[in-house]
Amino acid sequence: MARPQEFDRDQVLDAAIAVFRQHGFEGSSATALVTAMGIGRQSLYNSFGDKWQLYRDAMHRYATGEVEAHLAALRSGVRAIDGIQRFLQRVVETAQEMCLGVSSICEFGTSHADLLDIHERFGKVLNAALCERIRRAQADGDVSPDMKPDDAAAFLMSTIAGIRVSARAGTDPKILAAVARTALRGIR
Amino acid sequence: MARPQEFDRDQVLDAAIAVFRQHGFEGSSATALVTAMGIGRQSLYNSFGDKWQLYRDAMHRYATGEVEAHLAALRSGVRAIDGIQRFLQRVVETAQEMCLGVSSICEFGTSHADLLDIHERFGKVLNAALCERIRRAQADGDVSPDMKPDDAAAFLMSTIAGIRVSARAGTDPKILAAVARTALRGIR
DNA sequence: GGGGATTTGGAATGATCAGTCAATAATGTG
DNA sequence: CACATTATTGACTGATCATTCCAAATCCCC
Repeated sequence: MARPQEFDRDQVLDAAIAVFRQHGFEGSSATALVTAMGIGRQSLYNSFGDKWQLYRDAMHRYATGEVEAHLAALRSGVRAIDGIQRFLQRVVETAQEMCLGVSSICEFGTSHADLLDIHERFGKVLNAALCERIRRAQADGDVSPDMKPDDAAAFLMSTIAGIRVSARAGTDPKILAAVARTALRGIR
Repeated sequence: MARPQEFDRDQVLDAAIAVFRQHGFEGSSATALVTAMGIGRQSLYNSFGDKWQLYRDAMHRYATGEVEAHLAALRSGVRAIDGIQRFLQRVVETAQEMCLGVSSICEFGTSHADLLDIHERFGKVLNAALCERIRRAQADGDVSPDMKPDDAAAFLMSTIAGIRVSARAGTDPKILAAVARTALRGIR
């Protein structure tokens, strides 16, 4: 039949993700992307369409992995509140590299339907998991019963965005850990 | 002597700020800027040097006004905790437009010394004011005494960044208000 | 009111941008 | 082994980028 692709799609996508995380969409040139990805220019366009579609694909892959890691952290620990604490802790630990989701939202807001769709789809999954954990923690007596799960979930989402922006601004990880602890107090 | 400048520097700078807030540095073309600013192309380069210096100047002006507004909110109200609450409330109310500081940090992190300098200078002022208010609120019995003022200040800074990113992501202002309330609980 | 200084707008400039083309290389099947 | 099919490579394209040049317009001071 035909010549097979020499590179692993997910692998080069990870390289693209790394570039986009650091420089954003506008700040990442096609040349910088192909260099980091280790493929030819044409291979990029053959395999991904154009720069925007590559960005969408990168975002989708990133979101998949990120949400999965969030969920794993949330489900760890014996009590629901432990999972929530580990969820925040993991964000602190990984905050040195910029989050592609936060970067994308800051760069484009809600102005691109296809991007918005990805954010909303994954956001809903994470939000649902957070609500479930919060209700469970309330049942355990670890989260204040007069806290609305949706509000608490929104607060936690906002908190992780805040931690990531703070990290990007150069805030000491020890301070970030304190921020996470303080946030947890807010829902207790 | 010479022909006077036909435009008000601060006024065109405000127009530039509006463009940068919405599209970031890379996303704002010189053409888009001069159009929004209502001046000629050459006038931009005469008055501001180049696009990057314009960005720096815009950031500086924005930070000046923003910090001033933060401080005014913090100092309002009879009790210190009221000022902190109004500070958060103001952020919620103004979060529909993207914050230039958050945008800049997400786009460039700490990679540009001149930008970092602006962020740090204004950040220190705001941080100092927050610490002072927190100590005052602790003296009033409105903030937990076992809360370290520096940690609480970092938490509040992180919180406003989170609220702004959430707003940019399309979160309902009512939810943002709930986020602010929950955050306040974290330091009580 | 004239002259030196400076702003201004429009037309260039070179660089870089995203994206394409055409030729070459590599594969599986007949 | 040859053909059909696809991947790869590097040169190429038109558009847009930030920035500059230049000539005209405008003003203040003498």
